[in-house]
Amino acid sequence: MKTRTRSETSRGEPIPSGATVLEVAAAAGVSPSTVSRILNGTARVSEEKREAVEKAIEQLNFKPNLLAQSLKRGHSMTVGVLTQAVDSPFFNESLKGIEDGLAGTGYAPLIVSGHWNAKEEAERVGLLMARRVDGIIILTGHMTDEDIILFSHHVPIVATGHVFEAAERASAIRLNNEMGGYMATHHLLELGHRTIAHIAGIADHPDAIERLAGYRRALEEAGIPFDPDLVVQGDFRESGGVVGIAQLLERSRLFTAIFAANDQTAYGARLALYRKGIRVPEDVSLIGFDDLPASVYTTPPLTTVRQPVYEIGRMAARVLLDLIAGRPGSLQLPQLELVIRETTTRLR
Amino acid sequence: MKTRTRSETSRGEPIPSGATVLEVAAAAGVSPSTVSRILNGTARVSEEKREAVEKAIEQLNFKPNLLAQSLKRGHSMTVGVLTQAVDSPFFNESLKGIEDGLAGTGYAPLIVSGHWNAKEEAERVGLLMARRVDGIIILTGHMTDEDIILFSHHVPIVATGHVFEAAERASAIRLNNEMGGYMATHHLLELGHRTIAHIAGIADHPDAIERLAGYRRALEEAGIPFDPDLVVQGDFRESGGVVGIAQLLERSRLFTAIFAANDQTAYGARLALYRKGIRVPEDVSLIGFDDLPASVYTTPPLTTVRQPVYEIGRMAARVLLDLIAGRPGSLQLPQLELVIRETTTRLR
DNA sequence: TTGTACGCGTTATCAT
DNA sequence: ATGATAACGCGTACAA
Repeated sequence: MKTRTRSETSRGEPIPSGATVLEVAAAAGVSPSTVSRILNGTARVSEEKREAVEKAIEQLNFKPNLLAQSLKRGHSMTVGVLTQAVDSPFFNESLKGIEDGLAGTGYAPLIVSGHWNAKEEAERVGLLMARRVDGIIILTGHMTDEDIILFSHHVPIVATGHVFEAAERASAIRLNNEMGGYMATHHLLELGHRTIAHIAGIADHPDAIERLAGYRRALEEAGIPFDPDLVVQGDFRESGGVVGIAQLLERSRLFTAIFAANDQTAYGARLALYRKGIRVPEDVSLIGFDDLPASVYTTPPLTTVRQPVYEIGRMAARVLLDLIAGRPGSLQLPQLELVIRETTTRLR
Repeated sequence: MKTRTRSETSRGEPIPSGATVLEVAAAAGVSPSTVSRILNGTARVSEEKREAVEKAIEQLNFKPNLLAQSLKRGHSMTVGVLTQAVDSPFFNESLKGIEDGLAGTGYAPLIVSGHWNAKEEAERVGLLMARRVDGIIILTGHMTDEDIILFSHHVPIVATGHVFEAAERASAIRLNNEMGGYMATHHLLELGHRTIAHIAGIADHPDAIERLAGYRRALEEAGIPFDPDLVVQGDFRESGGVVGIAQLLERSRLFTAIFAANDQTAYGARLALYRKGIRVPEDVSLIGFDDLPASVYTTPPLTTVRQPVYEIGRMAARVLLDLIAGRPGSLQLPQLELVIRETTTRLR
C-alpha cells in the first residue's frame, strides 16, 4: 500500500500548505538562507543539505509566498489588463492572446474593466498600480493619450486603440482602420453596389472615425458622392445595429448594402433586417469588421474585415514583457484581411 | 492660473507615485505609525497632524503598497477565479457576474484558465494559492470533487458545475440540469414533435449527463422509446454542433426537432442545417441551453433554456465573500427558465 | 559553503 | 495622542 506522506490531489499535485522558509529550514536543520539559495539556485549548496531541504519542502508542501517575494524583489510578476467589458467577445479574443502571450513567463494577468468610462478607467489603472503590477495593457477605451503617457512614467504600458507616438515606456499597437473601412466598402463597390449604408461605431472612438474615413475614401474614389443620410450612429454593440437599421429604414433611402462598423453591429443589423423580412444577401449585402469567432456561425456566415484581435493581444503581451525587461519592444503586426463569406453578393 | 502641485490625469485622477509611509511621515513631520493610523482610521489623531499628513499624502501622491499591506495583514484582497477558457461566452457571463459581485468590496479577481484539463486546473489553483488569494471560485471543469474539498482545507472555495456536499469552507452551486433537459424536451413534445434528436455535451461532464437524463425522462413520460441513434456526442462548442448534425444526417433518422446541450452547440447545428438547406424552424425545430446573450441575435433568435449564468457568477462571489468572512454563506438561486423564441414551432 | 542580519512597506503592540 | 519597535515571509550583502 502506498503511503501518502503529504497532502496532494488525486493526480499527485501537491497542495501548498502555507509553510515558510523558516519552517523548512528548521525541518531540514539548515538556515533560511540556504533554503532560499536552493529555491532560486542562487549559490552552490552541498548535496546533502540540498537533499534534506528538498525533502523538507516536499513533506511540508512548501511553496514560497509570492506576496513576500514580490515585496522583496520589487516586482509582482503580475501585469494589469484594462479591458472595457469582460462579456465582450471582441475584448476576450485579445484577452486570450494576452493569456497565451504570458504563458510560461511566470506573469499572471490581473484583469479589470473600465466600461468605456475615462474616469473609471483611470481609477482602475490606479488600482493596478497600487497592486504594483509590473506593466499594464490597455485595451482601447476613452482615456486620453496624454493620461496614458503620464501613467507610463511610473509603469510600462502597451495600449491598443490609441494613436500616440511610442514613448520611453509606452507603446501603442494600431492597425490601419482607415484601410479596413476602405477594404470593406471597396468590396461592396466591386460587387456593383452603389448605395451603401454605414452603421458607425462609438462616436469619438478613433477606430470608428477611421473606418468611416475609409468608407468615404472608397466612395469618393468610385465617384460616388457621400450621402450623410446613409450613415447612422452605432455603438459597437448589437443593439446599435438594430437601432441603426431602424433609422436607415425610416430615412427611406434604398441602400443595397451595409457596412457595419464591427461584427457585433452587423449581428444586430442582421436581426433587424430579418425582422423586416429583408433577406441577406439576396436583398441587402452586409459586411462587418473584426471577424469574431462567432461570425463563422451566423446564418449566413458573415463577410467581414478580419482584424487579428488575438494576435494583437499576444503581441501586446510580448511587447510589454520587452518593456518590463528594459528592451526596446518592437512590434510587427499582421495585416487586416478581407474575409469573404456569405452575407455579400453581386448586385443583380 | 491653477497651479498643478502634483501629477494627475487630465480628469484629476491622482497618479500613484510609489512614495512610502516613511516619506509621508517625514514630509508631515510625524511618525509612520501616525500616518498608518490616519490611513486606516485605527485611532484618534489630532486635527493638526491629520491635516499635515493628508496634505503630504496629496502632494506625494501616496498610495499604500497593497503588496506590503497584504503581507502584513495576512490577506491579499484578491479572489482567484478558475475559468476554463477566457474566450468562451458562457464563462465570461459568469465572469461578469463575479466582477459585479465583487464590485465595491475591495476584492479584485485574479483569473486563470484550466482549459478543461484536470491537471492544468490543479496546477492553476496551486498558483492562485501561492499568490495567497483569499478565496477561489471554480467555474466547472474536470477536477474531482475530492480535490476541491482538499484544496478547501487551505482556502475557501465556491465551485459551479460540481455536486459535492457543502463542506466547512467549500460550497457547490448547482442548478437542476436534469430538469432543464426535461423542460427543453417537453417543450418540443408539446409542439407535437416525436422524433427528437439530442446533441450531447462533454461526455463525462455532470451537466451534460443530467441534461441527457432529463431528455430521456421527458421522452419516457410521453411514452416514446429512447432511440440511441438520435443521440450524438458534442463538446459544448460550436464545432460539436456541426459534427453532430453531420452524424445525425448520416444515420438517416428523420428527426423533426433537435435539443442541443448548450447554445454554442445549437449555433453550430444551425449552421450545419443551413448548409444542408434545412430550414429552422420550418423543417426542423431547434432548442439550446444557457441563453447566452448572443442567442437573442441569431437568425432566427434561439429558443433555449435560460440558465442564470450571470447570477451564478454573482452569487458565487457573494457566497465566497461570506466564506472568507467566516459567515455560513447561504445560496438561493434563480430557477431555470424556458425562453421561447423563434427556432421552435409546432409540427405540421 | 553556510549562517547572521537587515530591509522591502506596512501594521500592530507596547510604551510613553 | 503619539512614537519606537517588532513582525509579516522572503532575498541578499556581508561575515565567517
